[in-house]
Amino acid sequence: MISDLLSSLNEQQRAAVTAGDGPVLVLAGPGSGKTRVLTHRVAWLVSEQRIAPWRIMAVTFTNKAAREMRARLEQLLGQDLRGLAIGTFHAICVRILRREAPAIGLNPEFNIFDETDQLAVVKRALEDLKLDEKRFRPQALRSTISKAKNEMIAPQEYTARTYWEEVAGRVYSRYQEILQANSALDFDDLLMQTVLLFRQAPAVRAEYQERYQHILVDEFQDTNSAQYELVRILCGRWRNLFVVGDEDQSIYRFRGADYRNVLRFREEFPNARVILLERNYRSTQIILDAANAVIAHNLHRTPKRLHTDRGQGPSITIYEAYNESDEANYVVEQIRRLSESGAAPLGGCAVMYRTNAQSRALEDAFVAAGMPYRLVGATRFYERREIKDLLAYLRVVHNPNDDVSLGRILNVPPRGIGAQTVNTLDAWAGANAMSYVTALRRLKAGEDGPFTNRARAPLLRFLDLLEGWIDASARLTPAQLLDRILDQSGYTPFVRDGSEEGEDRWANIQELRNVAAGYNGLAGEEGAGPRAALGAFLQEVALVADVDALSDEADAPTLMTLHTAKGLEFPAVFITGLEEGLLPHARALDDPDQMEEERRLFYVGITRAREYLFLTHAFRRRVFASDETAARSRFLDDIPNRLVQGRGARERQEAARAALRRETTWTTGGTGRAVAWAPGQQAATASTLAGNGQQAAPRGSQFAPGDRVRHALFGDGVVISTSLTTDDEEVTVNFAGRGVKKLLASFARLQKL
DNA sequence: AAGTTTCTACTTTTT
DNA sequence: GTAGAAACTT
Repeated sequence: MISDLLSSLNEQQRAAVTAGDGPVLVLAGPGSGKTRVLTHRVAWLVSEQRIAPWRIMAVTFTNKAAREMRARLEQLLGQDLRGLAIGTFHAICVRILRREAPAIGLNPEFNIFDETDQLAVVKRALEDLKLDEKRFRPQALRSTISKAKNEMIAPQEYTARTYWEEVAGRVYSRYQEILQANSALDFDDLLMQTVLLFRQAPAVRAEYQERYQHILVDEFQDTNSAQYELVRILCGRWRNLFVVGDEDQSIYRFRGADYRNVLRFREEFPNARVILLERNYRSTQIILDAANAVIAHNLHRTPKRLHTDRGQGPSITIYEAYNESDEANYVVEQIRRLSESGAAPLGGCAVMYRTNAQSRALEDAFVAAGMPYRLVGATRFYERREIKDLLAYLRVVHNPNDDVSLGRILNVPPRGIGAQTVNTLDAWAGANAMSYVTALRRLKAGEDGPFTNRARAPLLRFLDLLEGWIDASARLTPAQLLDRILDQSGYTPFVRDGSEEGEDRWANIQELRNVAAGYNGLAGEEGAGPRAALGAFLQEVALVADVDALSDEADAPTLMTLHTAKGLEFPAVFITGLEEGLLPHARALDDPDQMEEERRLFYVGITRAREYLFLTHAFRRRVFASDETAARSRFLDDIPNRLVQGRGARERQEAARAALRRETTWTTGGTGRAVAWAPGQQAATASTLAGNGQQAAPRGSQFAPGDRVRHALFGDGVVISTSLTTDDEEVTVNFAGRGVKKLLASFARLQKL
């Protein structure tokens, strides 16, 4: 059966899948089937090499990818893959740390702190050290600390070269102490502490090294130092490290990723087998040519040439909008045309942008047009206030030492524990080196503490509630526990205040409850019982990515950032906001390295497209309150004219002339508002504004009423009527059994019979 | 202590 | 133009 599977692979893919023992580096261009290679490699190891699933570790970039790989493997092998370690670096590390926590003096029921929690800890550290938040911005400190951890630099190893860094070092130390006192780890700790565990506990290290006979890592170009170190240690016994990556798709430098880990791998494993996958199965030649032309500008890369035998395909469309709402309307309009012409289903269209803030104008346009859409990211579900509040309740129950979570909910909903009381509690707990909950318990045991009589009662009432929940957590499932908390804390009436927004928040809470209901602690290999279920639920929730929740079912266009688009593919892709300052982002303009990363980001976006690629930019754009004009992105100039609709010299001349003729009466297509447009301004791009977005020069009619035509999706039909628009031909066709459809000649690719 | 109004920083990207 | 913090009132 496995030979059948191998027969579906090309030569390079098969070489990678069946590579023998030892280190292997697969350099895989976009769309070259690297996920397939990874999956088949595991399948091959299990079925042909007789490697037990539990001796294999596969690291993916998202939880979704992990789920899909496991499902695919079970399908391929038809066998139980229990024990096979598949997951993100973070998820795998959590599992290891929960099990081995005692070896490094860690509470196994540690909580995981997200960015908001980290910020709260930084602020407390600043307060403890009597430092000014204005001079030492918590956000900047947080990112400095994170960067240090990604590079495996402990607080005591942190060396400062400036005064600011000297302060940052002290904040880092205090920050780490606070985490420890809270029995909490932040995202970066998950990686760093696992490496430290392996460094400090040789017996534990040896056990894991012995167990994992094969280690596979996807998206290797986006690993950071800590992750690199982790796999380097883990493969120490067997040296069977199989990594797949593409330096051109490295887009996570800001979180410590370094594509040079690919080079480092080649140096440290000089005997590694290197396999190149250059054949692309996804995109048309035109799209690949554009991608190649864009990425060729980057200096720090190994040149490679993607190729396909999928044919030329339709030209790329570049559209200059007047402003962001015109851009959004254009996108919606084009998606409608694509779907009505049968060129791409709604669900096959994706709209991508550099920053989440750009989604708003797009959403407005989709709503106004009555077109459904799926939004990935933006205000993330788990960052909503009501969700964070309730998770804080659960986290305190899971780990009562978590002062950050406790502080969050102490007076939410308001229960008479005001700022003054919280300050007093904090000072008292701090002075005695105890957690808040310990302080409250001492209060209950009869100690007076520094509190006024009036403050004591609400504190004790709160502690009673909390103790009740901790007690209940031994018996109730996470969902039942959540219900009890909602009921007893008064949170339900607190959110459901009668406002529409309140009902939205309540709906979010119901959604959270649904997720919690998936964790009942019954079977599960990871240890049964309600407490374990609570831990599993909180861990899952802490590590989810937005794409993880992206379902493939709904037939609606997807809106997302270029970053979240990595690893996905769509028949039709729109990349919006191609403007200097946005893509490339303003923060990259004066840094060549960051500029290269922006270019890679654009490259990733382009290569998501299978067939249709639309690149848009706006002449004006609202950035926070003010309206600013934006120059078209330099990246657009990298795309050869021959790949772009209507960007040949002749067409440009003609279109410019057409635009000039139209100048006096011209209004924007999208906004409906009349727009003053200086003659001659942006003459070269004015062509894109003429007509409703298509920019090819007018041609003659290709079809006439009565023509019999064939369409890939709708079958055979007869042309009823045809009309020329400024840039295209709209053909109305009656299809046998499918009814009358309006199609655009340029998209529908009708075949005359 | 809680509710209301005013101010301010905010936009890179995310496990 | 908005969300969260700070300032101010009840």
